[in-house]
Amino acid sequence: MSTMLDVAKLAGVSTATVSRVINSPETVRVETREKVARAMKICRYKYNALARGFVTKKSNTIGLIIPTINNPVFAESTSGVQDYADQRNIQVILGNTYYRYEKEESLVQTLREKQVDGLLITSTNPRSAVIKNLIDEGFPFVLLYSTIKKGVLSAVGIDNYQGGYQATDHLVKLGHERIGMAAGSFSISDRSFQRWHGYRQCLKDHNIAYDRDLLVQSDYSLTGGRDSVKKMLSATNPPTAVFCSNDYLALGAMKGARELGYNLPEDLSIVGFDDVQIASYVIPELTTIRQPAYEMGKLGAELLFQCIKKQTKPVQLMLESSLIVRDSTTRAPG
Amino acid sequence: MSTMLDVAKLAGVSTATVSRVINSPETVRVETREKVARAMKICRYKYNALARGFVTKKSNTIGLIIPTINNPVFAESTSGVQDYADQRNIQVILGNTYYRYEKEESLVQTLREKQVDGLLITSTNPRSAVIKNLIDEGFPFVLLYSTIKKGVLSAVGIDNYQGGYQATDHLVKLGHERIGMAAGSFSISDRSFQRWHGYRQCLKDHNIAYDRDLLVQSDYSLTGGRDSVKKMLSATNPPTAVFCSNDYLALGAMKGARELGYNLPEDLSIVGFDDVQIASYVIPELTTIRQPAYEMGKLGAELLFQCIKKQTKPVQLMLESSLIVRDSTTRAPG
DNA sequence: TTGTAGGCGTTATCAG
DNA sequence: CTGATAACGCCTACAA
Repeated sequence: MSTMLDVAKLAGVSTATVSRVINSPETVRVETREKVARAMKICRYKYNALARGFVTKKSNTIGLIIPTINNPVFAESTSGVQDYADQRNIQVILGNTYYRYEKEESLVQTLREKQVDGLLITSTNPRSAVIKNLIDEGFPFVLLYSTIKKGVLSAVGIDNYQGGYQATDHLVKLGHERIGMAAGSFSISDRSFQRWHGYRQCLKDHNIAYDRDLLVQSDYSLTGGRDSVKKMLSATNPPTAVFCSNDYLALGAMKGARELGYNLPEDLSIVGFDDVQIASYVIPELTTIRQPAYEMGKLGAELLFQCIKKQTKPVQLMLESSLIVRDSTTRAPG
Repeated sequence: MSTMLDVAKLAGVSTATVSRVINSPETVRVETREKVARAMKICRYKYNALARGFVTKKSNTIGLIIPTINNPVFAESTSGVQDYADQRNIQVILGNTYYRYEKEESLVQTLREKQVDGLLITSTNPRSAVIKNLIDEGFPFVLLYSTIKKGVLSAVGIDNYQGGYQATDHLVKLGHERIGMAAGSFSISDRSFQRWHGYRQCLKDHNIAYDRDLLVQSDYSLTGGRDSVKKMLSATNPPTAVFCSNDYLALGAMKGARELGYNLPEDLSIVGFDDVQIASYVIPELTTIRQPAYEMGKLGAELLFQCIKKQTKPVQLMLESSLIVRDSTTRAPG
């Protein structure tokens, strides 16, 4: 593998000049520029971005930490950050935590050792030690799908409480009074916890007694949704509607209900959260709370670059979420 | 940010020793080891993996190039890759080509400049210049979702021709004679092309005339599938069944058919390709050709590491694909 | 078991 | 506009 030195020798110039034709061609005479270009061709010269990063202390790489790329909503935000990074010629290293805190911890460390310029994190817990530590050390990062509304860190998210409230309110207005919630475990997702708060408050505001048996927590998976709903439905006095804390769970819930012989939506109304692409491709089309995942990724990335350049104070961006009414919810039976 | 030198000074040892406690602790006396550990704590020392990569010429990073992370099948193989890489303490940089060749080209270049140790590529065209070039220069890489069966490169894939044949055969056996194909554009996917070959051969083997109007190519998207099927269905003499070259298209096709008032599966049988997770969560559950995406990613990564260590000759691994019959296909009407 | 010293490929500073 | 040259942080013979 040839280096700048090889090119320089061959072109009869110094390495400094070669470096210049690469980084600021306009500062070198056209003639020499071409001479160097020719030499590079001959040497089959390949630029070494690692060496560059080593001296400039900028790797032009950012780390993206998410729970799992298999949830389409994270795939969407991921492409948002990739697209933004791409247009700035930045690469992104992707890491899955699978909702495990230790993994989040180790990923942060590894990525920092790799000298990423910044971190985009969808954290299981925004108040954890990893995050605190990042703040203390002034390392550039921004939280995605954040539940944080103020403080000394940058984040972008939506109002999860409100989303939960909206979803539940929709169900209440349809006449439902037994409303279950299939939630992602609160221990692995603060978002889920916030949504539950909204759900609960809405129930309260409508004088509907809260029944703790109607809350089932599970891991955030299709099977988790299926099992949760089955559990609820097999209890005495089952719900007529269920709010799922994401679409992924909701899709699973649909399957679970059907396996128990329920007709959808007549026998059970279901509302999800996220509005992933396929939500409107299933039958019945899923009523859900839309959150702008792609934009969140894009915006988060943009914010991160501002952090890296230290040209911004900490801000918490709250994006709009909205209820999308489709066919999976209907009036309460009877 | 403190360096090894700071630590060394503080501990009263040389940088070599510090380096040793990091990379081969067993070669240094317990006492000094602890002394160094303490010093690292005090300095809040952070290891610089970039500098290390610079000297060892190993970045412990690989590049993963896929069409788009938004297709769940690629998300699955991606997590296969990540999981394997993770257990070897390797990071993966992810890049989307969006099925564009130029993007594939530029990604390969950028990632090589970043000194990735190897590349995992889901190529739009395995016979293109980028790939040839990689071979010529002996750069370690392996193709994922490969259609290549022999040659001087490593790859893992399935027999797409056979998959296409199987899918079509299933439809024929159900009595269908007007069988359409909603394909991903051949220009962006050799896989789609192979599947079409299988489809066509199967038709031929059963003496069913090939009707070119029944082939509709589109980009690989939900809307692509929807539009394709609508186009077919609105023609004179529409098909009674359609083979979609992936599940993503199939999901879109379901929606398209319904929008035209078709009942599924009575009025139209649909078979997909991939068997993504949600395929069995939609109604009717999707009949499809299963390909082991997660395993493919994992295996591809494993193969890549062997390539990197140069402890393997080029091999093309062909994984099993199989027809999964579910509810989206039924006997031809009439 | 530990230290010395050279080198990895590039950029940046300062002259010229 | 171009050239010398000193970093950058770490690894690795080689020596002690």
